[in-house]
Amino acid sequence: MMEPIVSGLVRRGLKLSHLKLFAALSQSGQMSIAAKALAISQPAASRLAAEAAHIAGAVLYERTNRGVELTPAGQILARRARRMLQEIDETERELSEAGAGKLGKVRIGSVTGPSVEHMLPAVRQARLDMPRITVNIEVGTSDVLGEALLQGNLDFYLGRLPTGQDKRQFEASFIGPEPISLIVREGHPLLRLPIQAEERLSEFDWVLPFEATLLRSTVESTLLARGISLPRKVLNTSSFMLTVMTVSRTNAIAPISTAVADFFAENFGAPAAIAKLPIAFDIEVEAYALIRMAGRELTPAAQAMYDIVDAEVSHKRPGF
DNA sequence: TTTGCTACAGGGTTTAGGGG
DNA sequence: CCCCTAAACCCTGTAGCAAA
Repeated sequence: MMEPIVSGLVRRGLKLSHLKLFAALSQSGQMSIAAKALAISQPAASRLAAEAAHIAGAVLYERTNRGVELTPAGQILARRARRMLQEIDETERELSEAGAGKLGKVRIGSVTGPSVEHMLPAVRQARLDMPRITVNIEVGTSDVLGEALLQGNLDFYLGRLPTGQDKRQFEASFIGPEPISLIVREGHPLLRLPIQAEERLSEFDWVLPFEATLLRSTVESTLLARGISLPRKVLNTSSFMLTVMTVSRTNAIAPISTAVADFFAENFGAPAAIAKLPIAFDIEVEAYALIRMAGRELTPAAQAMYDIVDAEVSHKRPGF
């Protein structure tokens, strides 16, 4: 047995028509005029008024020589009725906003680099365009994000297609490769050497993500292709925070997204703790994409957010 | 499971009548 | 005379139920 969702007046039969009538009565003070406002006959209005009084268990109005006069109780009902009717009208507005994607909750994912480069500007834009949308951003690896998308826990994400999943389930709109920079602490010994001193890179500690991650394998294959031996001493971590802290406190080298590296190296005019290490070659991780489920319709809010992100990344697309 | 009948509730109108 | 209430009536949708 379900709990009744209402009690009191509504449970006893107070209806929208009663509210409308009293809202109208408080303006006109005349049953016939109120009836006209409700587009019903005058006796119908009279009956509604009597019903409401019976339901309320109070005298709500009194007849006068020129119409009816609301009692204090009747005025209370009328005042609250106007408010409730306003609420209902606002509901319509909110519904139409929701339909246009201006309201709701959007859950998006992103891998680290693009989250700084694209997601932050996109979210800032969304806050201006659609202030009533709630945005959740999950940052993780493409495999984790892809799984979350499959589970329906994300609306879409910025990253790469997850490995080990049927790629036809996804709809990917490719953006471009993700450039990687090497970061070191400010004052690092390598910063005083010419950028060709590549053979010395492997003398230092490195902070790297775990084996089998795309960044790790990309960095390693790039170094090898360049004829640089792989670093001997490696701290493996998936923690971005630990990576940055280690680099800032030791002579370790770490590869991170260039967008993020620029953010740290600029430091808004303040003395930076971290510097980009100039190197004579490029490191680029395989192209990332805006990824959604193929054939799954986005909610209006998610679609609106998707469009904003899509516009934000569009200038990075090949051929732009 | 569908169809057809009946009864009834809800929300309205029309008509008649009463009070200041 | 104006405005309200009461009573009778109408229309529509649907629950309940038996028959096909």
